[in-house]
Amino acid sequence: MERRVRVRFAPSPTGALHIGGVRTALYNYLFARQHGGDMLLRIEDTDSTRFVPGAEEYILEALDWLGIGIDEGLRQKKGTHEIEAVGEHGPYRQSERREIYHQYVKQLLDSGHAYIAFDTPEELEAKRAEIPNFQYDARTRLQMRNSLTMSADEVSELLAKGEKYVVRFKVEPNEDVHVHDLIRGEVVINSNILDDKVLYKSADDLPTYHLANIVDDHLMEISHVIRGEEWLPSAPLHVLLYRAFGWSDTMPEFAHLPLLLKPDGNGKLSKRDGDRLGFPVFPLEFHNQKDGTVSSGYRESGYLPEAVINFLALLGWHGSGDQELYTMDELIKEFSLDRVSKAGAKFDYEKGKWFNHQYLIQKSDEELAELFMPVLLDQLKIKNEKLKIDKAIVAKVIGLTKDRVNFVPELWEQTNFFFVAPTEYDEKSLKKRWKEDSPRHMTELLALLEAQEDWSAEALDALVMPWIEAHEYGVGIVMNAFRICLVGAARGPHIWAITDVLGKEETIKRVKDAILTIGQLTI
RNA sequence: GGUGCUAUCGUCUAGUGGCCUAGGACAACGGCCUCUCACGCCGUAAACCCCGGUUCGAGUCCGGGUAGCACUACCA
Repeated sequence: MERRVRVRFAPSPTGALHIGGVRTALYNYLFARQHGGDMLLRIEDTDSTRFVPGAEEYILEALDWLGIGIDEGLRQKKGTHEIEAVGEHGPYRQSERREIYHQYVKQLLDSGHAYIAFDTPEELEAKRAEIPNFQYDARTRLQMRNSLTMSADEVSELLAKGEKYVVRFKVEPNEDVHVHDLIRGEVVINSNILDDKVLYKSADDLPTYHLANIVDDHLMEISHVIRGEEWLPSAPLHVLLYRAFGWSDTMPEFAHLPLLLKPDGNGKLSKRDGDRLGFPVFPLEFHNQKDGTVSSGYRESGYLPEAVINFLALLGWHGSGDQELYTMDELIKEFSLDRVSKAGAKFDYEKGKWFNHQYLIQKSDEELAELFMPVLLDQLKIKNEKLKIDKAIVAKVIGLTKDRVNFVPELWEQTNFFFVAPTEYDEKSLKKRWKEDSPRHMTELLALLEAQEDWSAEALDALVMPWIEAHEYGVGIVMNAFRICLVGAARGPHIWAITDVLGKEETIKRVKDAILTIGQLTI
């Protein structure tokens, strides 16, 4: 049976979108694009108590930043931060689909696949305290307060009184349920270990995940469910639900993705790991209005979206060759669920840096200048420097230094001396590179430079090198001292590239300042 | 505890019974380049969880251990 590929990403608006969720979204997107299908976005907000304001907007903006396009459902209107809903299967927020779920709850109730239960959360808690490993299932449901153990009149009476209730799925005992998983193959679970899951709660008139998910996937004609491995244990329940509804023939294919693990130690990658290890676990910075916390994001840390995509794609998936650098288009072409690993992947932040470096050096100096400008202005303001910034100069110094950084903001550390003259000199550099003769060398060099007309790199090289050789001062000794004068430390690009940007006047000024300042230091 | 999933260098992984003396990348280390710091280039070290079985032959198939992870809510 050939059917149109339709996949969905269905996050809960309970906070910032976790990087693992981003990867799930990415794999769904790649799969959809490769098959010329549709990528839907649905918001699963059936737990009203966990809703966090702004989370939905955050999720959509993150996907937009990363270039994970949405064909149907909720998405950011192009070029704006407004949310728009597109498609014929809406609404795409589960909280707006109450009436739809009602009829399906009723269908299950009428067909005997579900029943009404009046046990309060407190009663259940007491039961669990009393009986270890208590499970609401075929063995125990006849001892509970539900429509299976009460008369129809009793039930109606309670309902009429407005008693709070839930609807539970009636799992038939002792049946081997088979789940076909595109990544793991056949998984078999006995229905005895499944409990009678709550499908609907009258308290907030909303279904739980399981019911809403199956109904929506069916109604939205989802062909493939690609989600995290944490869902594998409940997949049999979902298979049973499709069957109970009579939808087995159009049940989607399942693919359960391996989890993203902590870089150190064991366990799932969590928000706390980011704080602890000092790297973001969220695509964008997030200000949680509910608990007041702020989480750092890849975007704000200077990551390029292409790098995040590439990095994430390779965490749990690998192409058929040795290629590691993939554009989105190449990923779409190459991606395949049967090349997804089965085992969880430890999050390797170091490799993420390398990916960013690769994409950063691919960018033109002008593009990088555009990205660096805000950082630069911010830094210069902090330094209280009034300078007019020439973008061409910025691009030029970036061209000189981009090889040595992983992130755009790091460009500041590499280029600051182009914009601000050193006021202090790195101690280590002085100790190693500033010799007894250096003040004399610099004074002589100063005279040479002041008399020089042609300030090109070639001319300066032709001027200075023979002079050093003639006096046998040693190239390294002179040049490093010169470098300290200009940079304030023993680092930076080629010296004539620096003098070129600085210009004659500034170069001479810096050498003079250095001779004066360092001369007063006790080395 | 129960159920399920998983298991190759420190990390991400290639490997679908002989092309494996186990390949690539990140990180580490060493060298080259060089006026410095980087980049780059070259190189070094580094792994098949254990025990059985099947087979002429096993990292690859099977069984059992072990370990890790996930799930076990009126959360998703």
